[in-house]
Amino acid sequence: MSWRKEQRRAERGYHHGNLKEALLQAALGLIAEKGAAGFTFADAARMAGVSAAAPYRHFRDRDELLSSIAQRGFEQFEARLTAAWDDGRPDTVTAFERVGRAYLAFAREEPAFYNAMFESGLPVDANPALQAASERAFNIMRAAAERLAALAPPGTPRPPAMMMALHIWSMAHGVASLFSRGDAARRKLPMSPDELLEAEVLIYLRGLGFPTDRRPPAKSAEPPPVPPEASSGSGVPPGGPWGKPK
Amino acid sequence: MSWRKEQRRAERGYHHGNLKEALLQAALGLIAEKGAAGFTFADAARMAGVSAAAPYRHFRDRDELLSSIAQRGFEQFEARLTAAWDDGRPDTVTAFERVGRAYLAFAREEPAFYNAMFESGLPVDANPALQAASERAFNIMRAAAERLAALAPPGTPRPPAMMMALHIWSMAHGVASLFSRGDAARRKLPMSPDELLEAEVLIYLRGLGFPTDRRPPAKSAEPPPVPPEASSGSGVPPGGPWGKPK
DNA sequence: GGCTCATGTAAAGATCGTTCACATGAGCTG
DNA sequence: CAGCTCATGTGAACGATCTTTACATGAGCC
Repeated sequence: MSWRKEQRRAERGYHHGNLKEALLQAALGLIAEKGAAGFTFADAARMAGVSAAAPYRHFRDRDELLSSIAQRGFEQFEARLTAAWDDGRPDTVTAFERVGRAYLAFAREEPAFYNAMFESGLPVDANPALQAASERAFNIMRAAAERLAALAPPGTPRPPAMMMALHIWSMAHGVASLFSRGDAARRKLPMSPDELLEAEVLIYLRGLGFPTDRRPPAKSAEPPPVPPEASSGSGVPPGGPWGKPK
Repeated sequence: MSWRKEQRRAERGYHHGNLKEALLQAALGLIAEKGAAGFTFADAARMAGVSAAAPYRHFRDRDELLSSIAQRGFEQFEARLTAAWDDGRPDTVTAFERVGRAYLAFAREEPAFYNAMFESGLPVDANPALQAASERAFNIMRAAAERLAALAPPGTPRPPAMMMALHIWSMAHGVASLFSRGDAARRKLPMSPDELLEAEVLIYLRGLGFPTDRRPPAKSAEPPPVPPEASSGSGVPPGGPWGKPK
């Protein structure tokens, strides 16, 4: 029992040297395994090889550790959304859908972060830095929606960009939360969460009057840098977005 | 300290008489206050005026109590969705939107149930009865989507009802989870969650080609029982669903 | 060498989930 | 009505966790 801790200590000396970072990593792993609710402060300490009291030198309490993780999550989230948006290249609609897929990919690939960010029950306004990070991430979607709204087909009222951003966010979060998580709420779906979200967004955009009649994953020759947007009318495209997406 | 418990006991005798129900109610209140994660078995027992061990006579463990609450929640949820759907009266689209509003209303008015059902992290397949209740509730939305899909305007491919139901569910859950809960994740919104969801669903339905150009709350003279559905083409209606909804 | 202060430890109190032996009394049986 | 039975509740106890407090260690600096 005890030799274990002694050995650990022998390996690294009395001072850990990088405990804060080690705790964050340990907590991340634990959350990924057992969810934000099941993660314990003591476990993180044990995993880092220090006593249960050591974490208190770096975090006021368990919630502050969680909040730190959520903040990091929002930062990575923002980075991924920014990359996916790629400033609207090659065309706004394509980039917009890529943002949606990036949202889902993040939820799937970083379940620990996503859990801490959206499902841990910690109040967003607990930490000002957390709130700021969250807002920065949302602003990516907001900016994308802004660009998209500016392209509204002539003759139709221009949809508020803020509303569009909130709609897309709610779709992505809904799909991620209900269908795209590890073990919970896994129902038998007729299609993958990605396909589900993609179809949902496409139908939504069509409802706003945007032309969305693109070929499947559009991996073929991309249209020239000058986007061919605001072109076709608002007629219903021949094929639906759901018709055997793969 | 002790006289308090003695008095409690004097009031109700050694046997509580209705402890199971009392525990469920107590837990419901605690979850509403502090979330499913913050609720403790011991607290529920204390609130019911019994010892910490008493609950084990009625629930195998804390998770089973939570699961019981979730199951009840799904049953009430199903009842409300059924009432809102009202078998598609007076017309399918109107009834469909009413279901969406009922979803949000449930999330808002029964945060404890909603929390236990969707945000407590308990596996859906933990309890067969729970899973069944959950599926019955979803089947309401599925049936509604089925009816709606059958009305797809001629000339357009008929959308899969299952997919529509999943889309609507994800929208409602996304809006409820992100914007419509008590203290968490409350951002400054340009419109109420209800309006947000209503607009979202309307745009989505329009994207599917359904005519959605109805007057505001449509409380005026309803069209005759024979719904005028599958009438207008898929042209974009003059007003958007977001234009000053109230 | 010696001081200081951030960092880590051990011990302790409080709460919680859970189990166990035991107490109580409601309802059936005769 | 006496007595038995069994569901229901109690109190004590165990181990785990969160958190605080007093103390130990040693890295960096004079």
